[in-house]
Amino acid sequence: MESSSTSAIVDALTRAIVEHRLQPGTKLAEQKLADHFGVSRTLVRQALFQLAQNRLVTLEPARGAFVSTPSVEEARQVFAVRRMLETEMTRAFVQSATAAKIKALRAHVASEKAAMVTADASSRTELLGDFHVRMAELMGNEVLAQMLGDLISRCALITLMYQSASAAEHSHEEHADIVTALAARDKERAVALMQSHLEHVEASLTFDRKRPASDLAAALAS
Amino acid sequence: MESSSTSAIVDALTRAIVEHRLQPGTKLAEQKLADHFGVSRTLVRQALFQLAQNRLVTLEPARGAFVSTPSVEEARQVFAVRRMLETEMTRAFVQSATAAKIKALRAHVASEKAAMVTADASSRTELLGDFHVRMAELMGNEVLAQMLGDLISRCALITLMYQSASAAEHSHEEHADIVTALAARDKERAVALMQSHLEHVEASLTFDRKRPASDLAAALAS
DNA sequence: TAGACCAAAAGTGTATACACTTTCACCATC
DNA sequence: GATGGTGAAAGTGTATACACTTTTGGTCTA
Repeated sequence: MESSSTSAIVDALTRAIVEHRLQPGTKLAEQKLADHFGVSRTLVRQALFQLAQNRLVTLEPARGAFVSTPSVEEARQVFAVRRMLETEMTRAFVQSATAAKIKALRAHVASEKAAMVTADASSRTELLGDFHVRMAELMGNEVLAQMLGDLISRCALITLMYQSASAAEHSHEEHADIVTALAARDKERAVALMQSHLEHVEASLTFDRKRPASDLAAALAS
Repeated sequence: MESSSTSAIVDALTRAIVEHRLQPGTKLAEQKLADHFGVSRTLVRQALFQLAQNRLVTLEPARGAFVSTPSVEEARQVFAVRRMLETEMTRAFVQSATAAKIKALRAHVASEKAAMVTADASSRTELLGDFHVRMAELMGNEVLAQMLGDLISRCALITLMYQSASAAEHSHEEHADIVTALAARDKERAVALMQSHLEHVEASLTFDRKRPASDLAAALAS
C-alpha cells in the first residue's frame, strides 16, 4: 500500500467501519494493521487513538482496540443531541437562507435520489448523513459542521448496526420535504419536519441485531 | 492501552492551558515536556495528539505543538453552537426536571457564589462553565455532557483570552435566575434566560487582547 | 471428562534510536 | 549595517527494541 500518514490510516479504517466492512466488536490488532498498511505500529497506534476519540473504536487497556459496539442507550443519547442541535440549526438556517444555499441543498437531495436506485446501503447511509452536514457547512459554521459530522459518523455505525431495510427511501423523501419548507422560509414547518425526521430515523432502528466479528484482512482488502 | 500516564499529562496540560498558565501561542516542545513529566516523548506525543483533537493545542507539521490561539471567528462559532445546543437542552431539562435535579443545580450555584469572593479568575471561569455541564449530566445524557464539556473547555480558553474583568459576577447571577425559572417549570422563561445569558457572555468578550508566549517550565511548576 | 495449571506465543505499553526538517547563530559578502 | 549563506544544534516523524500482560494450547490431575 502507498505511503500512509496517520490520517490515511484513520480514513481507511473509518471507511471500513462506517461502510460496515469491519463489524462492531472486531479486534484491531496493531501489528496486523501495520503490516497491511506497510508502516510501523507507531502510526497505527496514533490512528487508533484518534479513532477512539471519535468513538468509532474502543480501547481496552492491555487488551487492544476493537470496533465499537454502540449500546442502545448511547444510540438514543446521540439522537437526542442531534435533535437538540439540528432543531436550532434548522431555525437558524431559515434565518440566513439564500437562493444559492437552497440550490445547494436541492442538488444534494437530487444526488440522494440517484443513489437510492444505484448505490449500496452504506453509500446511501453516507449520503443521507451528508445532507445534515451540508446544512451546517452552508451556514458557514465550521465548528457546527465538524461537531455534527462526528455525531453523524457515530450515527452511521449505529444505523448500520440497527437500521431496518428500506428506511433510507423514507429519509430521502423527508429531506426533500425539509428543503421545500426551507425554500418557503417556513421556519416552524421546517423545524417540525426536521424533528419528525430525526424521530423517524431513530424509531426505525430495531435494536436487536447481533453479528459476528469480521475478518480483518478481508475487510481491508477492498 | 490508554495508560494513566498519558491521561495524567493531558489533564495537567489541560489545566495549565485552561487556567491560563500557558498562554496561547506557547510552544510545547516534546522533550521538555517529557523531561518535566519524567516520561519518554512517546507518551507526550500521545497527549499532544489528544489535546489537538480537543482544539486546545494546534499541531504544525514538522514544527511542533503550540497552545491554540482561537480566532474571533472561531469564538463566535463556538458560542453559536452552544446557543443551539443549550437552548434545546434547557427546554428538555424543564420537561424532565425533578426536585432533586433542581436541588443539585441550586447547590452548584451556591458554590459559585462562594467562589466569586474567594477564588481566582480561572477557578471562577471553570466553575461557571461547570454549571452548564452539570445541567447536561443531570439530564442523564453522557453524550451531551461530554460534547458540551468539550465546547466549554474551548470556551474557557476563549474566555480567558478575551473576557473583560467582572463579567463573572454577572454570569453567576444569570445562572441563579435560570435555576429559578427551571424550578418554576417556566420553560419559555428558562430558555429565554439561557439564551440571553450566552449572548451576554459572548458580548462581554473584547476580542482585542494580545499576550506574549509563556515560559513552559514556570507554567508547569505549580 | 472437566477443570486447574503452566509455559510458550501473541500482543500491548513505553523507551530509545535514527533519519530528516527546522531553527539559529555565526560568518562572509556587499 | 544589512543581507544571505552555512553548518551545528534542536526538534519532529517514524521505526525498532524490550518489558510486561494477556491469550492460547496443552498437560496433568481428580
